[in-house]
Amino acid sequence: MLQNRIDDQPTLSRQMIREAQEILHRHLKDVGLKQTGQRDTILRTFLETRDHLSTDELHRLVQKKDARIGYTTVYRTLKLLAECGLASEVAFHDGIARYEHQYNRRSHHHMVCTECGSSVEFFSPEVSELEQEIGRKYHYLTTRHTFQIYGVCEDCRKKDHSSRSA
Amino acid sequence: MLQNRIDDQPTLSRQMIREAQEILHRHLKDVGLKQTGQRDTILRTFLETRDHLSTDELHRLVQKKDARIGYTTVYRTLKLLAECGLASEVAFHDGIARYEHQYNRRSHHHMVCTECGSSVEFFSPEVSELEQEIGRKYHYLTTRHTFQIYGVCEDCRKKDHSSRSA
DNA sequence: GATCAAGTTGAATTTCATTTTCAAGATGCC
DNA sequence: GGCATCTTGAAAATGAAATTCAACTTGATC
Repeated sequence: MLQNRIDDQPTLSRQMIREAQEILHRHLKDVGLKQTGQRDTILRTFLETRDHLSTDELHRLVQKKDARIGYTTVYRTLKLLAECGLASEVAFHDGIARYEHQYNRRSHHHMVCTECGSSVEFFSPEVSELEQEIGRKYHYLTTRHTFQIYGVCEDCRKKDHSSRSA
Repeated sequence: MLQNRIDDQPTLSRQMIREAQEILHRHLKDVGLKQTGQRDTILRTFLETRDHLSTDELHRLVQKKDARIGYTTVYRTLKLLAECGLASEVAFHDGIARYEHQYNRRSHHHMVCTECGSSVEFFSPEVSELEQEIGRKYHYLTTRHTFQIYGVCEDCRKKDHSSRSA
């Protein structure tokens, strides 16, 4: 299940990883929590991947680095990362919560293939303008929006045709 | 939890209810299922409300008309209504699936208050155009999209201020 | 660098909406 | 009316998310 990401940076530099870690450590201090090796490992693993990860998928990746880190810790750390703005939840309407990097990324949206689950990201500043406009009109103080497009990707359409003729 | 709907029709006429019922009956016949009193009662109850209903909420309303109709039947009938285009699922990302009328309604979107859960509908044809445009660009055959705005409504902002000063 | 209150961890459990099961009861084609 | 097929709804199963709790770290303080 490919989930293409359009990156501003092709790879995350050491510098960015260090900065992200500092953001997490600062957040932990601010809310009176403690730094731990597990949390750092989970953050680093999260930053190293380019996909939209479910808790389960990230847990599997984390286990390759340290098999003693449990699902629960990954689950809780993802919540922490979302709290301090390093990650954000994306819902692709398949009943599974996914997270993606948020640090230093441009605002973007997703188009998801309903056959294979792959997704592409796209940029569309008009949508943020709409958020502002609609919020003003109905006197809402808007905080965020979701915009997702669903359809069938080129690959799946080709597959469908060939299986239909078989 | 108010969920305002912007209607093309202020109330659903008898005529519309009959038409909706015919659509359901036709669909049942098409897929080899049977007409039942329960299904008709559930459809009518659904059409009579103007909100975005969860299965549980609709079940409660249905029970007022016929206490013997169970949750499972409401659940299954909502799926049927969605199948034949009379209802569609809307996800407000609070973990509960909701349904709204689809028959004879203009395409619209929702803005949801994250404090009280109320919602307003708005129209924004630009969004459908974006769906087409992005689909072309990345070679997806698009089928649908979701667009939701989250924020805090005027009422809740007032409440927050007054409770803060208390 | 020892102490210890406070936070962390992860296996197991709980929760909760959703979905499925199954036996008893309708439905509708003949 | 007969009978295969579908429907019904209580109960059970499912599965992702959230919580519990006892053993284990962490880090502020001395």
